[in-house]
Amino acid sequence: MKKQEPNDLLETKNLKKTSIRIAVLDIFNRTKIPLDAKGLWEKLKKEKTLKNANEVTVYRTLAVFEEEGILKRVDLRKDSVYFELKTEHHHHIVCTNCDMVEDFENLEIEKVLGRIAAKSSKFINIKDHSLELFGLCKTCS
Amino acid sequence: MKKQEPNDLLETKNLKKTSIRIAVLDIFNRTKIPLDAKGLWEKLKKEKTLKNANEVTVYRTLAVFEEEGILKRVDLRKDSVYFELKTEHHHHIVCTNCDMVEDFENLEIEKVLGRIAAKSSKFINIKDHSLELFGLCKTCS
DNA sequence: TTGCTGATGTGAATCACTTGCATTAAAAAA
DNA sequence: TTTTTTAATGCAAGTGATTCACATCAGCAA
Repeated sequence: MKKQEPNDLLETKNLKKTSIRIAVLDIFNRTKIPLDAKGLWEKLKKEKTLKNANEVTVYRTLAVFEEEGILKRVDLRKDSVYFELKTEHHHHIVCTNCDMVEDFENLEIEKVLGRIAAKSSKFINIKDHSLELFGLCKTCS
Repeated sequence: MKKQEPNDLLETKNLKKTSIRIAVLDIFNRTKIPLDAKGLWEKLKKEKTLKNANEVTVYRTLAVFEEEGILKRVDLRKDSVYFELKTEHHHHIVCTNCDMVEDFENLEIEKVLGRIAAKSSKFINIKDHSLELFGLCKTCS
């Protein structure tokens, strides 16, 4: 996906350019780690014009952005669902103690997964995968 | 982990051999796909002597079995947490339409992940990973 | 500027999961 | 076998994340 300005992106997807949506895109662009509804809501409320933004709207915005392929879900083994921009494909290493997240990408893995997908006897249409490593970061070890 | 009879397994772990626990182990041994609390509970209640088994007990049994390393958590992008027996290490291909699950294992992936873990600058203690492929099975395509 | 329609706010509901406490049933001791 | 100990279970209620129903509001097109 080509990097686009928030305005262009929303227009492309036929979504109304509301202040909340623009702010959400902006937050995800600036924040490099995955966010859940609560974390996003907290950041939103710091914007002066969005102090009263509603939690439900946050959930709805996340849902819409996921459907539109702007955000994707990340499985971090937490109680809430985390999202990040669906830009370059990458994976995560998650500290199970402090929740720190490191990104990585690896071409070799993608190749092997491609071969596995091709070899499956029950699937002909594999679209996506999730791969996360879990452990303790240097600080928490 | 060597395959053990339910009784031996519970004994090894110093867990009391209750009818519910024995039934849960049996269900997981027979059911080849991951189960969540609700799915397990439904199967449990079909056993004549366990019609009144309590949902809370199911959650507690899952928690204990996970702590003891009998079960492990599987990230299936669902709203509830799924578990399966912690036998040989493997991964899943999940149909996002009908929830059908195919297992696979791949040594090459494990090797690459080992190298990635070794290469990380922020982690020195990576313990675990989750890898799932998502798509549509032949029937749902 | 107006009107249409999608987006948002509010309150309550739902869903997955957890907790506290009284009761029961395995396993150990007598 | 009976008694005792203690872990396991059932029940009721609680919590936190997410969703729903519905009234109001704000983009955007006409």
